[in-house]
This record gives sequence, structure tokens and C-alpha cells, in this order.
Amino acid sequence: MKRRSPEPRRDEARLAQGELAGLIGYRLRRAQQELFRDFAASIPDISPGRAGLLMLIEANPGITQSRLAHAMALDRSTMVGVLDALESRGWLERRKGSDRRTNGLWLTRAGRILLARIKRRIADHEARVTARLSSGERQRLLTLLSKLCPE
Amino acid sequence: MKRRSPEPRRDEARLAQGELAGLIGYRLRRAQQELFRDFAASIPDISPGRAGLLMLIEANPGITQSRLAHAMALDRSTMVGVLDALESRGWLERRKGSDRRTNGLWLTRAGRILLARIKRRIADHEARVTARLSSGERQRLLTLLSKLCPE
DNA sequence: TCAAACTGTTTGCATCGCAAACAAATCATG
DNA sequence: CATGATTTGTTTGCGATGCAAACAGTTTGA
Repeated sequence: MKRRSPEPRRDEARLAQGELAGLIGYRLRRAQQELFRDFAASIPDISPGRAGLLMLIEANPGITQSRLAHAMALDRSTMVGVLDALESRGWLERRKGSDRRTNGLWLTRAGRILLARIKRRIADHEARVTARLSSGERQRLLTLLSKLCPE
Repeated sequence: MKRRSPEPRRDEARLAQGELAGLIGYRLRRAQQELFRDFAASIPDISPGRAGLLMLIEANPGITQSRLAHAMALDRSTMVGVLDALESRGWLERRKGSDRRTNGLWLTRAGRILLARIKRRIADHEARVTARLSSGERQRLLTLLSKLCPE
């Protein structure tokens, strides 16, 4: 009888993945889960989605709530609460436009400062989670992901 | 004054992505968002995560709740409610093991039938969302995603 | 001019997941 | 063997995220 050292004591016992391992959807979900954890741990100030939102406003000053919602594939009604939170934190402001239905969105000074700070941390975060990828692989991954989500 | 046809009437006006477009985290989030929508629309019976759970139980009959939670990177306490829901739908059952602390998880007959059905739909779903990828690209994407999430 | 469409908002709801505290069971170490 | 430490499933409370429907004010278009 052999000394079954290949069978670890407890949770290291690898379990069968079944057909799961070959599904893009599963891998995608797990990868995003992993990235989210790292992001939350290293950038407690804000969530990934909210950070992206600030970047989008920075790149499109005065953008409308609806346009922003459309760009992020969120509902208009969802956007309201999100913006309320960011505005109450003093990171952005809504200004009435010439079209009196719309609000133009602008980063405040505090928002710009915050964004500059978290951009550096996001760069570190990206470097960390893609540590196992060469820069070529990283670029290829970006391209492949873009093909999945046609903007 | 030129006839500004290059400036579309409304939401087609492309907006600047800023540095967002080059972030793996952003692309990953958007891709997963897209996949989730397609999954929900085409497989209303169950969510992607729950489906994966059933597959994992199928591949590891009698697995313990804790081991399953660990495998899916979820909290033990989260797993309880998830399993409650799936059990109440008649898709799985908990059986007391020799270790009277643990529950072994098993698919019921109904669970196996459901799983066989949704597996086909998941295959269609995967084919649909990766339609813009060659089979080589699809394989490469799988590999790259695996590197991001070291299991 | 006036109905249709758009914009932001409110309200209600659903899903997903974590953290802390607990009781029962098992393990480990004296 | 005894007893403190650990494991397991569970409960409870909480937060984050996001959709859908209904509304009022505004703009547009026929």
C-alpha cells in the first residue's frame, strides 16, 4: 500500500471542474471576481464601476446623465443614485444646460484630485493582476475582450 | 456652414473613452456584463453562477458545502441561501455524511434533467457571444483568462 | 399647436454577497 | 480519556448593485 501523499489532507484535494473549465463565461466571471477583490483591497475609496464613471466624465466634460448611462450600459434610473452618491462626496457636480431637461456633469477640483490619485493605484492594480501575462499577452487579452463586447 | 451629417443626431455621437479603453479591468467588466445579459435572456431558468454550481456538484457528487464554497470563492454563509433555493426547487439534496457536521450535495433526478437541458443552451450561448472569435482566438482567450485567475 | 419623445427622478423590488455570532460535531494534544 | 481548539452549517443583519414602472417638466416635430 503506497503512502498516498499525492492526496492532500483536506481542501487542497483538487476537485473536478467538469465542463466548466472550458466555458468562456465561467472563466470571465472568475477573473472578474479576482480583479474586483484586488481592486477593493487596494483602492478602498471607490468601486471599479464608479472609478470608470469618473474617468468617463473627465474625458467628456459636461456629458449628460442619459448619455453617460448609455455609455456604461446602465439604466437612467440607476445612474441617478450613483451620481447622487458621487456628488454628495463632492467629486462631481451637475450643471443645468441650455436644454433645461438635462444636467451636464463635471468633475470638481476634489474629483480631479481624487481621480489623479486613484489612477496611479489603478495602474499598480492592473500591473499586479496581469503579472503573469507578458505585455504582448496583455494586449492580446484586451483585443479579445473588446471583440466580446462590441462597445 | 456645412451640413453636419458626421455629427449624428443623438446617441451615436461617440464619446471619448479616456484611459478606460486600455484597462483590462474595464474590458473584463463590460464583457462579463454583456455575457450576463445574453445568458439571462436565453436561459431564464437559472443564473450563470447557479448553473456553474450545479455543474460542479455533478462533477463532484457528495461534495461538502464548505468545499463547494471554497471552490467557487464564496463565503460559507452565502452558500447556505444559494443551496436552500436550489434545494427548494428540487434540483439538489443535502444528505448527512458520516461526519455529522457536513452535508453531502447531490443532484436530484430533476436536477440532472435540468442540467442536461441548460447545458445545451449554454453551448448555444457560448457560441453566440464568441461569434466574433475564431476557435483559435476562443482557446487563447480561455488560456489568458485562466492566467488571470489562478484557480 | 399639440401630441410624441426625451430627461431626470422617485419608489419598489430583486439579486448577490460579506461579516459576526452560534450550536453541534470532530480533532488534537495533554 | 478529557478538554480546549477547530470545523461545519446556519442565522441574522447589512451593503452594494441594478432594473422596471410611473411622473413631471421640457423639447421636438408634424
